[in-house]
Amino acid sequence: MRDVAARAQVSAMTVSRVLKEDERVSTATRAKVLAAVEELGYRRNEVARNLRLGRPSGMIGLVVTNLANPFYSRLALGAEQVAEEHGLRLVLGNTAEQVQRERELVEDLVSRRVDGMIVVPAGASQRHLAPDVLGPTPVVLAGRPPAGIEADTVLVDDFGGAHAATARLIADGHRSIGFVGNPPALFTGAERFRGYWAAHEEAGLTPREEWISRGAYDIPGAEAAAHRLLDRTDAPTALFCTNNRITLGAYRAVRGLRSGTALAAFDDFEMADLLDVPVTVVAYDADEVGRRAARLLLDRIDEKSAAPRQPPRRTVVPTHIVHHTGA
Amino acid sequence: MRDVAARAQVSAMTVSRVLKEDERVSTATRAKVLAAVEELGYRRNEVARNLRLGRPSGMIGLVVTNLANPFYSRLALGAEQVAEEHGLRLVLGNTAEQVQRERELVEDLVSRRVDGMIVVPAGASQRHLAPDVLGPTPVVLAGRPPAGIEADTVLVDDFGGAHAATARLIADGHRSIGFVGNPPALFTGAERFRGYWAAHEEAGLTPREEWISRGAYDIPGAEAAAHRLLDRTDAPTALFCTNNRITLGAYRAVRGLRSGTALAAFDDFEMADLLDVPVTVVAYDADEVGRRAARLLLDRIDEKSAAPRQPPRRTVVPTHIVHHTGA
DNA sequence: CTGTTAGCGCGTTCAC
DNA sequence: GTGAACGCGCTAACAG
Repeated sequence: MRDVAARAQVSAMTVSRVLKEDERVSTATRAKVLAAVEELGYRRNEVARNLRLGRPSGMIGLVVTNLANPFYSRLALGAEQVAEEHGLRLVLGNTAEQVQRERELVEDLVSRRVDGMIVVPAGASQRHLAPDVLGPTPVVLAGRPPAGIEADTVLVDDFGGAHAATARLIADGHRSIGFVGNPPALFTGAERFRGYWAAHEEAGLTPREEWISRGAYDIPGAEAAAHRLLDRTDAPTALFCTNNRITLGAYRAVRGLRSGTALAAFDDFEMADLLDVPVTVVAYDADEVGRRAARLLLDRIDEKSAAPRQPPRRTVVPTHIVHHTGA
Repeated sequence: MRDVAARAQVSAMTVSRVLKEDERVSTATRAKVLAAVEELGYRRNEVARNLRLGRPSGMIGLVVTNLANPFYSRLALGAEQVAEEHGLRLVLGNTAEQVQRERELVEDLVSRRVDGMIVVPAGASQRHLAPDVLGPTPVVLAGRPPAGIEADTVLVDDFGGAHAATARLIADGHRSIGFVGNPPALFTGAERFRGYWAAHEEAGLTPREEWISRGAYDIPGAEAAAHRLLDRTDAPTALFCTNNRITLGAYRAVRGLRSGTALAAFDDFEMADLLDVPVTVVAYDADEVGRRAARLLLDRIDEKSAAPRQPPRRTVVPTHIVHHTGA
């Protein structure tokens, strides 16, 4: 900036004014300054600017558990979109489901003075995200609810979606519906199990324990789990799968049998309509999760300092059922 | 920091030293300072720190065209991984293939003093990324080669992959192989077409113009394009598809016909082995593209100022063929 | 071992 | 309209 000032034969202050589009600069001076800026390829240092203005960095942090999962990359896309509209940049961190990584990332983001952050929490507790330990940086949780703290949250309607999909299977005449899910420790898994169960109860049914498998966390695991359910003499006639990975595994098992076992599945996927068994998927807008999280965060950022801290807000992104009859 | 200093009854400098883990501080003072830090929940401001140290922000920019595409989210994941290992954070921007957005993002990232950036270029020229306009911020291109500038680049072996997949079809006895691709303006599309063509030439074949479609850019478009090829009386017995979206569309067309038309396709996808036609996919490690890009960038960052600017480097991520016989 | 001075790049405040 | 002084939060260089 000094160089520009020297070249334009003005003070640094005048350069600052021109770049800030301050009116009180003569047209002639402005032209001189802009010429110098051009010639030197000068760019104002936004970091120093924010420091001087006492502002945070103009960035929002996004901490996800697994960017390779389309759900989270869509979430990131949605958040980026809203952030962009407000002139904010997104700083990305991937925790690989490790709480320790999450802790470090969050610390680092605060030290970098992000305006706020969106976190998909990896662990059982989010105490380290509490205002009294984190300071004034606003936090919004996405995908999983807060535990041990209060915080704005965006969730997917896990219960409702699982309920509707299961109900659909029941309506289609299925009376023995297996459950292939990830470990119940995961919130989404637990909620989706609740939905599966509730749909049964409402129909006066009780799922048999032998039809329930809750240990799989990848495709081969899910395939094996589905096989164990389907190999029984009283095998279920349909399977409810709690996420896209589980579904792919279960489909492999179902397909091998050619038994026509129906599937219901959380998470839509592109080839769902091309499978050779009936598939009912629970679809939802993952981008919207990111957009809503970003909006909640922006609200908090604007609200800052004002008012006696609003109570935490929670929003649930709806799901809808898509039914494919199977080819 | 002043508050901490006051509370610990030392100077700010001492606090700075303790936090920097400078040895020359008495154990007693250190303890006092750390206690004060703890009590106040103080966190050093990394932004001010970097400013004072004359360093960039400790972040690297990543500008992609479409984060919803798994290729780019995997790329981001790979880059994040390497950045993380070096204590750098990733700042993300999505251009939605708009050059204007890319320009703005790049400008902004430079103003934020990123250490460097990885860009998946959206437009036909990357003049705006040239060192003389961007300044000293290092740039690495990913997925598409530089045009109008010199720059380090990471590419996928588009030509080789397309060549190998097509050759495989030919080896399997196919003599009429259709081409369903995106517009040739895209580098990847052009390269993959070259591979398709070269494999034919080497086998003494020449693809018929009527078997070549190069306009599709989404799934329905690809399905329609494939239908047009397959509805001919001299329909090809196999189709080469230039990317995952195209493949999904083409499969829909192929499947409807039950003609047993074989597919070869760039980009692997999870259900490739479950389709009811033979599918040959060109698979590659998208994470690796991001990792290599990050490494190239880190090299440039380290090299900075030293030496008389090394020549641009280029690396090509290999592909491999996976063949599925069709169920 | 610890404190003081000075300044990273910028903008507010108050002069001229 | 324009400039000088001062400070955002931090630390290198030099004192002591």
